[in-house]
Amino acid sequence: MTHSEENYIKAIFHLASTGIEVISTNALAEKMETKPSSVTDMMRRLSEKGLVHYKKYQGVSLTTLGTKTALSIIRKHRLWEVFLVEKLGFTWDEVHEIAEQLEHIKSEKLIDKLDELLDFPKFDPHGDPIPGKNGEFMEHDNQLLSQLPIGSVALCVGVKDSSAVFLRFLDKNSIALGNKMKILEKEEFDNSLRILLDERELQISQQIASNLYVKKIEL
Amino acid sequence: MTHSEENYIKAIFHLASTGIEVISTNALAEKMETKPSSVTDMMRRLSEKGLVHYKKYQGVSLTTLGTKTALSIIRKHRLWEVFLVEKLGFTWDEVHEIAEQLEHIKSEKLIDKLDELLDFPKFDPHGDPIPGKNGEFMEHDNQLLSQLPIGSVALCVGVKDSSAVFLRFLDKNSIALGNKMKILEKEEFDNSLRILLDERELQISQQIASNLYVKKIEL
DNA sequence: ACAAATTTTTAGATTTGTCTAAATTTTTTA
DNA sequence: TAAAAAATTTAGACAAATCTAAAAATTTGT
Repeated sequence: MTHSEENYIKAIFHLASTGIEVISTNALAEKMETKPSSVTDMMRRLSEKGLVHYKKYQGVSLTTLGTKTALSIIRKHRLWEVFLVEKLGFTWDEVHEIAEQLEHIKSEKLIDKLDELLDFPKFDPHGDPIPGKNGEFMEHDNQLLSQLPIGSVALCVGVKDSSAVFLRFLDKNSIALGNKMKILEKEEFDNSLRILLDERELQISQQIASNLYVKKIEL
Repeated sequence: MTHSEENYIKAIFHLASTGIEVISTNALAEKMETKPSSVTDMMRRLSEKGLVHYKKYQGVSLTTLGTKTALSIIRKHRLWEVFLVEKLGFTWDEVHEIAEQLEHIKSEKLIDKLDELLDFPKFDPHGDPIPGKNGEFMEHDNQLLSQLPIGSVALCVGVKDSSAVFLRFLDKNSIALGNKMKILEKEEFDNSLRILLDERELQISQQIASNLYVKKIEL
């Protein structure tokens, strides 16, 4: 498989995991920042290789093989991200671009050994689950901070948007994975939240709250 | 730079460091396992980018920029090899192929941090020197085992041939970097050597002896 | 339901890196 | 030193991945 093919497979997987199960040519073109005609060409190629189900004008979806392939790439990506943060001291907003390159390195053994070096992590630095060696994959079953009722107490366990801009915003406001937060008040006007973050009181916009995954703590 | 361009630059550097300073199209084609016509095309491209000196029918050599580029790629290759052996437990005969992929990862910061993680190693697992961040490079000033006079005592510091076959042969005979060896006798017939390796007496063919770098110990 | 709008595909071109076969230049050698 | 041999380059083709522009299919709206 070429890098480009792997990137398409990954993109289809990510689109599919947002709910849509049949992905349109245009949606994929936008995700890949390319033209629809290029997508059509690539879908023909991936279809011939048995990685996607594709019928002209009918959209595309991953085959079993395609899904397995996608999970393997995502596993590599996320393990490398853990490595970059845990072993090399990168910050969580720096690792994505480098992992985009490292995920294409071909060596089963390399990934197994990396997994071992990192002590078999289950989540990447953004809180996203790392698929297992044999394709086991836990979806985020977490709620978004914006969905919690007032008074709830929860742990921050992941980010939905893992763009560098958002991550640096969180750093600036000392919001990190593992923080405990309590919803104090929800502003009716703009749905912003007043929360207690560890010891600190904080005002958080709806935008922010709907990009933070949390795990409710029962009291 | 593309992977392919980087591989050509590296190949030219390696050919140049065997003594030849102007490399022929055919020599490069053989090294790259490709056709001379492909080499000609690539030389035109690399020449336009200012990486090589190239005049039709006159052979090719690296520019200052080309040499700097080659050293940077070799630095990455060798640091990754150290990582694979030291941190992931690979054997020295397994690392070359994986490092061939990893050397193309683009991130200055990644390599600096890797260098630091590995505690700024000066040699790779085969005893080859690792170029410095700013292009400082020490050539092997070592002698080959085959060049030592009878009676000399030396440390094994590197391998000239780092093919997996040769490395596994060394493993099988418990010859490793750091071993102390004393030349006991040279067989006139086939130039094979009888050596004392640590405690053990060993017969070594000329082929083997001319692929082991040693550093003489003054007594 | 049928014309208009949108989406998708096809056709043809471009770039990179490769190939084969033919032409050209350089080197060898008789 | 001129013909033969070897090395190198050019020309033309191909595959991968992309693009633009045009054609075709599907969806939408009245």
